[in-house]
Amino acid sequence: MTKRSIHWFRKGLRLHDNPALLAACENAVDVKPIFILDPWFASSARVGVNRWRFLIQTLQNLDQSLKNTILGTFVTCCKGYPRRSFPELFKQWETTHLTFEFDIEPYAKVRDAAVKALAEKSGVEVMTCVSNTLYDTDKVIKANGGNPPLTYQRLQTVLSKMGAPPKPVEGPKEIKTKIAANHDTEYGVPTMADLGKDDSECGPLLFPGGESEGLKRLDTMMKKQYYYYSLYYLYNWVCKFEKPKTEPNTLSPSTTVLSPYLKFGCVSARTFYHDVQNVYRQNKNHTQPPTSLLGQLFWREFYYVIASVSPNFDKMEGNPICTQVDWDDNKEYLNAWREGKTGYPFIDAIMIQLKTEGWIHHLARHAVACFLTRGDLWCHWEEGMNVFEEWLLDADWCLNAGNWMWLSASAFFHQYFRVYSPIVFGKKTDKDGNYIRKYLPQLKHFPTQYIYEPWTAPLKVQEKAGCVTEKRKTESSEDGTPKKRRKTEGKNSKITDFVKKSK
DNA sequence: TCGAACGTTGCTATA
DNA sequence: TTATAGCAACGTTCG
Repeated sequence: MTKRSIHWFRKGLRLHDNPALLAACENAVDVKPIFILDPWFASSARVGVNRWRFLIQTLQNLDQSLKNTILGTFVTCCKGYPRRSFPELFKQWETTHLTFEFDIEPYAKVRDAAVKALAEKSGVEVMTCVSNTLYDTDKVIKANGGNPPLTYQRLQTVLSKMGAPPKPVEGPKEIKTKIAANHDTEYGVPTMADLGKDDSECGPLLFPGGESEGLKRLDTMMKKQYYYYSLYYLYNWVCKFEKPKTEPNTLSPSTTVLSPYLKFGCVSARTFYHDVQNVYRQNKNHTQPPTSLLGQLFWREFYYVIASVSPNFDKMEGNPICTQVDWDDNKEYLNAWREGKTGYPFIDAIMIQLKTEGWIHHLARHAVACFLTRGDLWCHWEEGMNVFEEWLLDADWCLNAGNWMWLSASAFFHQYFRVYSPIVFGKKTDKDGNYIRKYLPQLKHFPTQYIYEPWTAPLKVQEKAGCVTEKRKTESSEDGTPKKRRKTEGKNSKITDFVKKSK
């Protein structure tokens, strides 16, 4: 039998560690690597211009890697709903095999099941591989007795029983394909303009998309060294990494910024994992999960495993792991937060960085998420999640929802009285407010003494600094105590109520 | 079955 | 300077 394959790229936009792509290539006379611009994503307002740019660059890079280096083929980009596109493609290309990476997202599950059924109807053999996560999430759940581990420690226990995640596989050596004459015009990688997006709305290009950029960044981070306490001892930065000790408000990132590359699968989590292990082997002493760099990959795994089986994971209602809270519906507060106009310079600077650059430090995410929800504004975490989904380069469905539940103390984290102060928290790592001065240039000349609380400066000082503050858009408790108390009952009492009623 | 322990990264007051 | 209690809308795990 003559094997003619389609490898369907969705996430996993890479050649390295892509087992489904390898499977497509094996003994095939023709392989079509395709990416489908799904209108479900394209029509969604929740992809900001910066992430569109990242995706386009990633596709261009993939196209180039396939075209110019070893493989002599193209990424074919199609527009349309996958379930409508595939039957025609199967016929046109006389396809016998379809391969793609396994995905746990609800939309993907439905989409993939539909495509699988279509393929089988057309006599096309389907093969999927797990390569987005370190482990097969179903196997993790099985190893935990059929339920997802709801605490990090529990996950660690389960993973330690499972051993190391699989080693990454090599990229394909050769892809055979026949290129259609109309390839570039009909099936080439689209530009921003093709998608109706305005390049000029993008922020500065700090993190270009693509596998090449991702692997380069990974390599740089793995080799990063620094002098620790002394000019004589060089340490591997990776071995000393402790997340809580990295700073949210430095002028250049204090962490790896590999997250956008993991989100799109430009860099394989398994490649990342085994690279870190290689660095660890060179140094006896290194930090440990959950705060270590490897620990961060386990956090990703944590949310993927739980999200893979939790109903309504990205919503409060109908979500059995989420505490039901009577959040306010305050559009004014939400808008002020979104647009960086709360009146708290630390909060506003973070939101401006997010909007313009598409990446903010993990602890900066904590500060603004806590502020929007349980800390101060009492807005719904889903609203914050939606804003992050639009603006973050690394917006990853389950990580985003999971972290918003965490920060709003709706799931996983419950010590509601641990509230980040919009004034004090930033001061600890940026006493002079240089981060604020960068993202809020209107405060550039404000005296350091008042920069975290400009409304406390005497009017004369404000005038001299060239910025007179308005009344704050939002009010805050400011002292690290939650502003409000929950009106509704916790998850368990809710369930008890339900049981009582049904009896 | 139930209670104790404790949970990736808060803040303030007090000793 | 550093350690600790207290906050008092908590929930999961484990013995």
